[in-house]
Amino acid sequence: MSVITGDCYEKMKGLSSESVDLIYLDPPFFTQKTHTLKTRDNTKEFSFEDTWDSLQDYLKFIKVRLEECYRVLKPTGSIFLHCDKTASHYLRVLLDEVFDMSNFRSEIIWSYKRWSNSKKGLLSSHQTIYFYSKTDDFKFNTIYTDYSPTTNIDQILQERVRDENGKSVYKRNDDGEVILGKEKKGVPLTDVWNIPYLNPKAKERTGYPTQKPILLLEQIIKITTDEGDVVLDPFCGSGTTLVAAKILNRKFIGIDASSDAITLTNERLEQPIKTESLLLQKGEEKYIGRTDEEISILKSIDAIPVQRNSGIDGFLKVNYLGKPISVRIQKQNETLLEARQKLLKSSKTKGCMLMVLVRTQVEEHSLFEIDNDFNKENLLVLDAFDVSIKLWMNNFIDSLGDVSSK
Amino acid sequence: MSVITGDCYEKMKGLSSESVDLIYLDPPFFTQKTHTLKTRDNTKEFSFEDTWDSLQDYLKFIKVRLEECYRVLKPTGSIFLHCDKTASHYLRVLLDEVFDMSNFRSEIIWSYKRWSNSKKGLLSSHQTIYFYSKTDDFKFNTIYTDYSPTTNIDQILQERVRDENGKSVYKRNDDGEVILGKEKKGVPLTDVWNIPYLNPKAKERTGYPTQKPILLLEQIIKITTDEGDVVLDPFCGSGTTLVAAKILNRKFIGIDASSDAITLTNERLEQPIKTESLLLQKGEEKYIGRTDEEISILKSIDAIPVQRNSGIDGFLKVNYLGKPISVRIQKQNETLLEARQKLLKSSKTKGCMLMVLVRTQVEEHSLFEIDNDFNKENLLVLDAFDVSIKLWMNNFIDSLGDVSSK
DNA sequence: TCCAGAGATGAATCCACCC
DNA sequence: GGGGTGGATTCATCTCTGG
Repeated sequence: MSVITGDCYEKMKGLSSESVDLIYLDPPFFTQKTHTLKTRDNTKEFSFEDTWDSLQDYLKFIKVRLEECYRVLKPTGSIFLHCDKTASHYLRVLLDEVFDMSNFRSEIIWSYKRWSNSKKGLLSSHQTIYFYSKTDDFKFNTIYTDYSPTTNIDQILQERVRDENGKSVYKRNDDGEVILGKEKKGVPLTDVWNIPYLNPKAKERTGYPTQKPILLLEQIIKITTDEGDVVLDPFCGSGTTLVAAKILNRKFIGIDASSDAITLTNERLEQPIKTESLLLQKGEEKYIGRTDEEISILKSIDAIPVQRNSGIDGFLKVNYLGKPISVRIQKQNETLLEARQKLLKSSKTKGCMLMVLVRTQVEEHSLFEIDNDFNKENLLVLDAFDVSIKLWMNNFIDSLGDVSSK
Repeated sequence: MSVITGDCYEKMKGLSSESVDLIYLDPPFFTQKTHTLKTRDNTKEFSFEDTWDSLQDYLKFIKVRLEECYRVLKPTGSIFLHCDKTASHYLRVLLDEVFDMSNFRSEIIWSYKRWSNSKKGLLSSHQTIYFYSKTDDFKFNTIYTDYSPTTNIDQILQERVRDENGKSVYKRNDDGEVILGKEKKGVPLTDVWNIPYLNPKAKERTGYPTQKPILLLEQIIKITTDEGDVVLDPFCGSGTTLVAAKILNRKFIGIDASSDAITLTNERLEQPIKTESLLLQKGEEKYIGRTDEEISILKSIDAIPVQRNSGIDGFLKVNYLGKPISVRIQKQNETLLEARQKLLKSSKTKGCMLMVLVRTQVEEHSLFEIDNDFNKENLLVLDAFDVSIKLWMNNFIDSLGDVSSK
C-alpha cells in the first residue's frame, strides 16, 4: 500500500525482516543501453539507464539487493526474478548463492509472439523468470488449465498401478476391464506461459519502456499468495505488479529510483486499465477460419492462408505486377458462381489483378463454359485433385460403356 | 558415417581441427541419479551414471570436452548444448568461457506437454538448448513458419515509409492508394519450439533413457547445415542425432562410452523409425525423405503413401473395379515421359488398371499432346497447382502482349 | 577495427470505425 | 449493435555506415 521513490537497496532496509509474502524483481537486464519511450501523444518521455562498467559491477549491484530480499521475505515466501537472455545464467548463479540451490522451484518461460525483424538466427520470443522460495515450506496455489485438445480424456480418468517390473500400467478388474479412477481437475499449470506481448495498440500501455502485461503478474501473484498477503516490487517501473496486486486484493509495496515512474505508478493505481487479451479469452482456435483441407490446398499452391477475410482464403506468395493474387477455395454448400462473387468482391478492395478459384465440388454444368466466362475476369479456376479424379473416373466408366455397346 | 565406442574426450582428439559443421551435445545433466530404463519387452536394460562428487567435478568434466568441441568446429560451425533445469546456468557459463559471450546465438526452449505429476509447484515442461557459434560468420538457414491467425495479412503486404515525426506509416502513391511491397515468405522460426515429447508408446522409442525426438534434431540440423555437412554427437546415446543426420543426407560422427548404446545406434541407423505425430503435420513415418511438396500433394489427393524406391509414390484410397489406382509424382530432374515409364512398369506388377501422374515441372512440349497419348494408357496426368498457375501467368502475360500490339 | 548512432525492419493484435 | 475489416503502432530490435 505504499509506493516509494529511491534506491531499493536503501529503502528495503526500512522494511522489517520476514514481512513480505512475494517479491517480484524486474531489474535492468545488462543490455548496456539506455531505454527510452515516449507516450503516444508525445507529451512525456520515460527512460532508465542499463549501462554498466562491467558484468562484475552489475552482478554486485544485484546481489546485495537479493540479500535484502532474502531478509524481508517470510519463511513461506517466494521470489520471482525476471531476466532476459543476456545475463540470466549469471543471475541464477546469484540466486543459488543467496537462496540456495535447494530452494530453486522453477524456470518459468514467458513465451509470446512478436513482430519480427530481419535477423540472422532465431527470432527471440521468450523471457525467463526464476522462481525461488525461501524454504521448502513455501505457499503455493495450484492453478489448473484445460486439457489440450488432443488429450484422450477417457484415458486420464483411468487408474494406474505398477506391474511386476515396475512399469506403470492401467488398473484392470478381474475381467480385464480398465477401472475408472477419480475425477481430474485439469492439467496443472506448467512452467511455460504463453501470454501475449503487450500490444502496440493496447490501452494498457503507458509509454513506459519494457512494460509487462498485467496478466503475467496476476498469474505470479495468484500461485504464491492469498488475498491480504504482501507483494513487494523493488524495481516497480510503471507499476504493473502493484496494479495486478491491487486488482487481486493483495497489499503491495513498490520502490523505484525514478520519480517519473513513481508518479506514473500512482496514476495507474488510481485508475487501473487492464487489457483483457481477446486472444487468450477466445483461444487461438477461434481465429482459425480455415479447415485443414483448405490449408493443405493453400500450401500446395504456395499461398499464405488468410484467416480474417470472408471472401479471400489466401494470397499467393508471388505477386503480379506488384499486385497480390488472391485465392478462394470453393466451400461446401456453395456454388462455383457464389464463390466467384465473393472472391471478386473482396479482391476489388485489395487491388488484385489476378485471382485463383479452386473448385472442390462436382457440379452439373460443364467446366468448359465456366472457364470461358471466368477467364474474362482474370480469374483462374483450378480443380482440386479429387474433383479431377472423380470427373476422370466417371468419364472412364462412360467410355468403357461406349466401347462395350459398340 | 562412423560410430565410435569410447570417451568422447579421447576420441575427439582423433578428429582434425576445423572439420565439423555442427555439434550437438546431450551430456549427463547432473541429476545425481543413475538412469535406467527397460525396453518394452523387458529383455534389455539400458543405464548410465549421472552421479558426481561435486558440481565442480561435473563442470570440469564438461569443460574439457567443450574445448575439444571448439577445436574441431569449422569457423562457420555451430554447437548446441542440451541442458535440463538442474545445471543449465553453470553450463552456459562454461560456454561463455570457451566460445565467448559474443558468440551466444540463442537460448532455445524445447517445450512439450507432459503427463502431470502431483508435485507441489509448477509442472516443468521444457528443456533448454544453448546455441553458440564459433564466429560471427556462422552458417544459418532461416526456416519460415506460418503467420499467426490473428495477423492482418492484407496489411503486411503493404510497403512503409517514415513520416515527418519519424513515425512509420504505410506508403501511398499520389492518388492515396497504398503501395504493395515485396513478396512475403512467412515468419522466421523463433527460439521457442513446441515439439511433442516422445509418446511413451511411440515406435521410435528404443528404451534408452533421455531419448530425444527426431523432429527436434532435424530442426537443429536443418537450420545450421546443408546436405553433405558433418554433424558430430559426442554423447550420442541411442543415436537420434545420427538418425536425423542420415535422413537429411548429412555426414555424421557419433561417440558414446557405452557399447550397448553404440550397438543400439547401429541398429537404428539400419532402419530408422520416426514417430507419427498427430500434433505436427510433418514428420510422419511414411513421409520420410519426401519433400514438402510431395507430402502436400499426396495429402490433397487423399492418397496413402508407400515406401520409396519403386515407381509408385502412393495409392488412392478409392479403387477401380477392385484394382488399386497408383500415383506417381514427377520428380525434379525427371521428364514426364520418364516418370510415366516408371509408373507404368511398377503399376503393371500391382495389377493397376488406372494410374495418376502428377506433373510438377513445366516442360517444353504442350500439355495437350501428352494428354492424348497418355490417356490411352488409362493414365491421368494432373498438373500440380503451381504448374497450372505458372502456365496461366505466362499465358496472361502473353495475352497482354497481344492486346497491346493490336 | 571498433563503437556509436542512424536507419530499416515487419508481424502481431488491439482498437476504431463501418455497415 | 455486433460482426467484420482496415488501421495504427511498436521494438530489454537488428544491421549497417561512418568516423
